[in-house]
Amino acid sequence: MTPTSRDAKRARTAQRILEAARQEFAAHGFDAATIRGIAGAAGVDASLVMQHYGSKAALFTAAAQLPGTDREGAAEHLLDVLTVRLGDLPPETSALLRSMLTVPEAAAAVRTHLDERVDNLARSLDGDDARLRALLTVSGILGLTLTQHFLKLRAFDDVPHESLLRAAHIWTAYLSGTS
Amino acid sequence: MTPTSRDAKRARTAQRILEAARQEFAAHGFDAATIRGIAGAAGVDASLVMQHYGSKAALFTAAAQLPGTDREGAAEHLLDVLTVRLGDLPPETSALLRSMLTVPEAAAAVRTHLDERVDNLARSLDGDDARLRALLTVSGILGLTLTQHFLKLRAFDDVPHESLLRAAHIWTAYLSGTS
DNA sequence: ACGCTCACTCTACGACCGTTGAGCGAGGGG
DNA sequence: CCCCTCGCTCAACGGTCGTAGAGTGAGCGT
Repeated sequence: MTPTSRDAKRARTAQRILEAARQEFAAHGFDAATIRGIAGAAGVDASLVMQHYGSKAALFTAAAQLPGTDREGAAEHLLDVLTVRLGDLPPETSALLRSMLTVPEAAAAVRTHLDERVDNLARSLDGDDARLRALLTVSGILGLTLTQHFLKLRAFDDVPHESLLRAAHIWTAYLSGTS
Repeated sequence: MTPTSRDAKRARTAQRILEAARQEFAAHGFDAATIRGIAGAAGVDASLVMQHYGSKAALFTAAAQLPGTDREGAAEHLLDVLTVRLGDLPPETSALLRSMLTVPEAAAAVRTHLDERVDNLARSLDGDDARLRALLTVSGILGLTLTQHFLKLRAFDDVPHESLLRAAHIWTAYLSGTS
């Protein structure tokens, strides 16, 4: 092995475990995913996972996270999010979203994230119903994400991505206009 | 006891179990809900639940279901759904929705239901992008349902129900107009 | 070259799960 | 009035989970 120290090897193992955890949590959710399964996918023993991360909950916290909310450029950022989401979801996002209906801490994390998103978006809009339109937009994006990546509605097979993007533009136009 | 036969008593117990199952499945999801917990809430022993419904999966199938899709009146029906959803969700709906991200059969049931809804709505609309608008609408309603009843976004405290209803009207206007 | 550190594995514990079969006791049919 | 049906409970099994602690072997410092 290259002259890397033992610490580096341990750190690389920790990274492999974390990656396996993301995949398992993303695929099965927090409850259904098992420490043994994660350890097996990472090619190590189950108790090593505990020595690295302390508990299953702590491992989940380290593995599942939402993409950081950019501070500004709300309206255009929505387009980016929607555009990006047309591809695959990163496993750490998938892991958190998949558990948000069954694990209270995951629900709290998503709730906090979306609350912040609504606030940021509403702040960059005009009109007294800005908050309402921001709420409609954020929950709409969540709905699209879930119906596409988790429920896999048939309609996504028929509708080309280009049409979805065009719809997103129309949406932002509705967003910017006063009610 | 009134001169009801033993069969009637058994049927009433089955109903109590089913109701308790709906509550538990709605509150915790399929995996986290336990037969013992359901039996306890119904005031009976756990094995009686098995004698009545055969298995946990069968009990879930009997307890969790989506409201039937009305055959016609798609656009106005959406308004009704949204209006109704401003109140509480029935436990059988909550049970299915809460497990749709972690239990494959629940996901399949919701997927089939929403596919059908998209088809019905698209059929009652004009324009070649009718299917796209139907998809946007159905996933938007799902997003609103989840953000309100499961994630409980803060924005729902600030936005009065009346404003949400008005937004729903605007939405249907967008729905009916060609892109 | 030796010994010690430490990343990693092995084994096991206690809890809880879904599920099963035997037993019990009330209450209606003959 | 007796007996038998049957709704219900009790006790237990096999399995899987998260987690803990002892043991082991390879590799670095001296």
